[in-house]
Amino acid sequence: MAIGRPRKFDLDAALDAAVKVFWHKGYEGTSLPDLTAAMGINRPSLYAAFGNKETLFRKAVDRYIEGPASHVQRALAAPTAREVVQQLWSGSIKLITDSDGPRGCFLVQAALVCGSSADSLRRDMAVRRASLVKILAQRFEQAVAAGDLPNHLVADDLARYVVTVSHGMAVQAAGGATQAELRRVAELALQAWPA
Amino acid sequence: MAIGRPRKFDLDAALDAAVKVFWHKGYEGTSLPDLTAAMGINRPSLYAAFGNKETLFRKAVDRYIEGPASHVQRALAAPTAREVVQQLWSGSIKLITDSDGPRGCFLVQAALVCGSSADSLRRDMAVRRASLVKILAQRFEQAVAAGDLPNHLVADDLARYVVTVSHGMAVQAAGGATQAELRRVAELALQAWPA
DNA sequence: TCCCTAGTGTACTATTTGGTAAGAAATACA
DNA sequence: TGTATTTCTTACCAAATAGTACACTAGGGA
Repeated sequence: MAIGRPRKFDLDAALDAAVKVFWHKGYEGTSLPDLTAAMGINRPSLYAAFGNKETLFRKAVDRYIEGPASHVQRALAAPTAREVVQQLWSGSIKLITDSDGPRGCFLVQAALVCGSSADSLRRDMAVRRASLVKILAQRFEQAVAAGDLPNHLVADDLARYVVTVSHGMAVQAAGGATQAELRRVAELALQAWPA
Repeated sequence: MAIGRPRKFDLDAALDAAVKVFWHKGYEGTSLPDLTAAMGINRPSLYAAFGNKETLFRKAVDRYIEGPASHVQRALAAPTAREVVQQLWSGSIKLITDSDGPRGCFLVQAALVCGSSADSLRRDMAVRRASLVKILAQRFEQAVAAGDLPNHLVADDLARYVVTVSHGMAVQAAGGATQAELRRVAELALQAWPA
């Protein structure tokens, strides 16, 4: 088994705590005391377990995607493209307005802009956001092939629209928009759905 | 006239430079050396002319709204609600993808989240974003009264939808989306327009 | 029982942060 | 020319930042 003094804290629980802090305050707005306080560990333990602030952030991103934001993957499995989007939006709305977690979307707000020293992180987040567009576009192409969406439709454009609404709602949520308000936005946004 | 040693730099030009830095790196990502370098002045001059980092940021916000983002006010004057939105979106797309300025929207990205010390700034930005929803809703109510929009329509909801798309596009732009891509998004988003 | 290993806790470091004191310099006015 | 007033420049400060050295401690294996 494990040799040496056993770790006194739970890795996943600590990472979850870090996710929440970064999500709430952003990468640059989060200090190490913020992190250690929330994670319930001291600095050297943090460095031993997670590397440094940047690598901890990267692990937090992964955990966010696999945990709180896992509804995205589930939504992709919906039978029709329209249902994919409905599930994506309703899941996102729940996530970004949930009183258990910080308001807004981690991927949108944790490093949307930053000083030069964190620029690679910023680009990384942009790539991750862009990958949602890609994956949705693929799903829509499938749907076109299946006759579920009209032939003339450009999957890329529709995907970008869907993600744009999603991220726009995240900004709204970060600013205090309510779940009901966002549901009405989503309802309206769905009016643009191709016939 | 002015008594004492004359100021060696132009206030407005310096403020414009500060706007760009905050817009590009965000409030917390911007350091005083970043500012003084971009503004071409040294620190005490900055403090004498603009107060401190926070008040400089607030002045930068005002200047952004009156300058680069002045298309919003102009759009409101369009004859129909639909044209208001078209002008708003096309103007925003130009602004947030313009190669002259930083990508994205100052109001969205400069202080979307932050550490506790800048929280009042964060709230302020949220209020400013929300005021766009309000002002658009008023414009749409006018439009309903004028028969330009259907009676059953909830102006608040439509306004929030329009702003959501706008801010979503800003996030896209910050991540590198092109002007052409965003124009197609706007076109799609307009399909949701009430008949 | 006694090491060996890994984790914890305290205290430290170098650097960067926002902010300022104090004197030199440039102009208007008497 | 001299003085009052404002700005500029250099140098500094205290606090906060991310990151680490080192001694101590808790458990597993022989």
